[in-house]
Amino acid sequence: MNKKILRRCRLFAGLDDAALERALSLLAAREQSYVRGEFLVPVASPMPAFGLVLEGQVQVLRDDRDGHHMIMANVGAGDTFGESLAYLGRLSPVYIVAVDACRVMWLSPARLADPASLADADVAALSFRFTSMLAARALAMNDRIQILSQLTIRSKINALLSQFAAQSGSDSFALPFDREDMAFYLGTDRSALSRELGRMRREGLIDFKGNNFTLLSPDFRAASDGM
Amino acid sequence: MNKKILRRCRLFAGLDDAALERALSLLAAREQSYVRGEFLVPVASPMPAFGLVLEGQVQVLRDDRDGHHMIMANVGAGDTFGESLAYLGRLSPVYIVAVDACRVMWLSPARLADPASLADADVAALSFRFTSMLAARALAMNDRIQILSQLTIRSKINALLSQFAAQSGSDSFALPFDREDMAFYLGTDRSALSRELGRMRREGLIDFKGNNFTLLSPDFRAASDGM
DNA sequence: ACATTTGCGTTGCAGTTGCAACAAAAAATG
DNA sequence: CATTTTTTGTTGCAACTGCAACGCAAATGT
Repeated sequence: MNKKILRRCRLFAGLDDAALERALSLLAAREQSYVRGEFLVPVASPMPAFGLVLEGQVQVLRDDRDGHHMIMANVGAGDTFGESLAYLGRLSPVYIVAVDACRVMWLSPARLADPASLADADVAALSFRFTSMLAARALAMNDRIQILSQLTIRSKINALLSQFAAQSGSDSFALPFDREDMAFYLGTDRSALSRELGRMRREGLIDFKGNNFTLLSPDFRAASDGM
Repeated sequence: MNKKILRRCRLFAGLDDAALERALSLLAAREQSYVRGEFLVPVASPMPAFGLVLEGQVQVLRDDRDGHHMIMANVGAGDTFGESLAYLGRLSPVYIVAVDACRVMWLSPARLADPASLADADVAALSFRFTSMLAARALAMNDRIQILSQLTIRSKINALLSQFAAQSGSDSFALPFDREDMAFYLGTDRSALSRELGRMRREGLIDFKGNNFTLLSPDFRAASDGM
């Protein structure tokens, strides 16, 4: 049952059981459980390993100079955190907290970050997967930056929906967010988001029910044809 | 003179001349010049190589469904673009334009993305550098996301200045932006930024002249001590 | 079936901010 | 040094949006 979740992660996707075992051993995998509210990683601590959430959810948080703490990311089952820090051996500028009771697998990139050990074919294959994971994450962060850079809520919504439409190849699709997560992802207020979504629906630009969205506007189509 | 610029990039930093030559050959380096306004990469095209700007500046742009194009990034000398796309072999969702006349070195990650060739020690060493570059970029993007996620301009300014203060180890430092770039980086309007900077100066929170900023507030210190 | 929790939409309000247009200052050019 | 160009600050205005509070409906638990 663990394996199923592990394979949802790009790092392990498509590996057969034997290869998965080898990969886990190369990464010195070990599991650990946490109770709700527990700190997985305190701020300014070394990160010898990165985490893969097997169950539950963790939050990556960061504090400002003025004491406010802000959510950097929500990490759910099958998702990872801290790969870059662990790979570079940096101290963590963030701290990590269990939202629910959760189970995390810790994976050490030490072998991957040692050029000498890449001579081993297994390590090389895993390194390729790891780098691909980083690259994919960079692209995902790029998408998020594009959205967050928009100046108005409406533009943010448009940017988000455009991305999902492009990605799903259809003008109807489901978002993997509830409204609160969606507002957080857009960097805005939940109620303001609801208000703007309602406005856009009244204007006939979009339709939605729960997390199922449909792009309606003929403007949308015209503009994308033009490209 | 090229070498000096190349070594400003994490991928090549600290290499001696011989190693640099080997690295360039492994990456099938080739140079190309562009005139102002020229397209380096059109949208939806394959990216067999990523770019390292040797001279001038390029912009990474992206179009929304509604036809607005937005600046994703400004890339200056010594900086790279498209590594993730090239590594993953994805089609480019963005297009790239020369802001000035510029010279770009194209580098192909094909050897790095092939696990079999990692058996070669030179390739392995370069692969390590490449992955480190990706990881460092991910951290930088994280910083930017933290800033863009702030809900008010003042919080964005605080977040940005805090990061630079922490990074420079001092409360006085120079930003590498002019006001327009700074506003873009913060995802806000230039005039609104000027207004808020002025307000913060009047309140005695910060001081600045040009791009030289100083954090003044005793609040700042008190809050950071608290951590 | 009832009580409780959770998620989502609505609204009043005040402060913020995008926007456009202009003024002032600084830098570049000749 | 004078002139042009670029950068930065200022301001009025309208619209946006964060915020808090509330209502409603669906889901959950007992």
